[in-house]
Amino acid sequence: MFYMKELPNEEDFRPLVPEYSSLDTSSVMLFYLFLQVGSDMLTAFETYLANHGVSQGRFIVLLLLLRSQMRNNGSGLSPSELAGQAGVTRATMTGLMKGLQRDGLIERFSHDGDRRKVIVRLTPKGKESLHAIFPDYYSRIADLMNDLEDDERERLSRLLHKVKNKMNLSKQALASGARG
Amino acid sequence: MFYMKELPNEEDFRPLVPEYSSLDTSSVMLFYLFLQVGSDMLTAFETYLANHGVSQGRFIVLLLLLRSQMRNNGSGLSPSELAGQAGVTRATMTGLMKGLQRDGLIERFSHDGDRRKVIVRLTPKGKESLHAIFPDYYSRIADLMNDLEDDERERLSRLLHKVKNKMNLSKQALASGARG
DNA sequence: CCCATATAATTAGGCCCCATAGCATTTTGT
DNA sequence: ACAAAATGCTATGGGGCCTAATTATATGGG
Repeated sequence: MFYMKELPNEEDFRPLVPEYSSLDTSSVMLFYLFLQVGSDMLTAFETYLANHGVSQGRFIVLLLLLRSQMRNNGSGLSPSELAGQAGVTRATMTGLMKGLQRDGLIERFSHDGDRRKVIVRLTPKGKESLHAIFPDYYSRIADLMNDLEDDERERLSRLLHKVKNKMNLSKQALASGARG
Repeated sequence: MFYMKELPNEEDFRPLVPEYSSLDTSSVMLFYLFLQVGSDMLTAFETYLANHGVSQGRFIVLLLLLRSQMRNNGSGLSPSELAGQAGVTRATMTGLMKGLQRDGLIERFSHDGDRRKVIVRLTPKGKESLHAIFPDYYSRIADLMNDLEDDERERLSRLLHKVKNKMNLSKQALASGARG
């Protein structure tokens, strides 16, 4: 998690500006501000979820399962699909599921047609967990965004999409670079 | 790290809306979009830093030390201060410093007046590490924000501050709640 | 001066998330 | 039939983070 309680200010960058031609102070300050707000949000909700007995990672798995269930009537998802949708490796997903199954929130069934495959589904307890979390969870999110008028939300959303697109374009460039 | 490759769309929320009075679809979608962009950014830069041999956590420690050094002429910081500024416990900071010292990026000296205290400083190698990272690092950030005009940056910054303030206000409310 | 208390740093032990590599099983495509 | 691909899993290890306990030192009141 990114954290730096006191973000650098313009003065902190001033001595660096002559040294680094690539340094655009306003970009960096915006970047840091963004990361800080995002981290704070993430941390706050992580803590909140932890109080309900689930981690962010597990919560996302539960959300994905619920969504799949609502979209196509409880057919369930395979670990492989879950890993893909959650952006983690299959091995990581195995670990997440292990915990979720131990806690009785998901079940694993073997696929009829393909014996390599496993089908993962929410248990009633898993569903209840989510429904226990949701009311308060949604209310906190609504509260957080409450200060933003409709047009501000619109604008923020557009700006976020702009950054997102930019990042998708230069994703490989971003992550690579530097001698490994 | 938050991750959900395909964010929920309006339709995914539709069946939930009648069930949860607190659910404000536009808030939640904005919230998720924000977290996704933030996570992607964080992950990309984490990968980038990893290619340079430092983790996010360590990088922040190095930044804090550099800043302190530039602000008041190399007096250094104590582990306690570092932990406070980085938002982690002292124990966690000890672990981070252990790695940094092993790699020769920082040094620990004992405080003259108070023998409980330790003073942490960047080594020349630590400083070099940062200076090796900076040019490319700043250039990537500048590139990322390049699509945003000056007025867009202004607006984004204002919106981010708005969310940040809101969060600071309701921080305790946010993180708490739920039977622990 | 002495002791209780506070503070600083560390260690020990543990949890979660995550990755890579390797493996067994099963399917698929030629 | 057989090589290649896919699936899920285990083993191993790293990073980050925490709490609790330990050690050393400082401080302030009695």
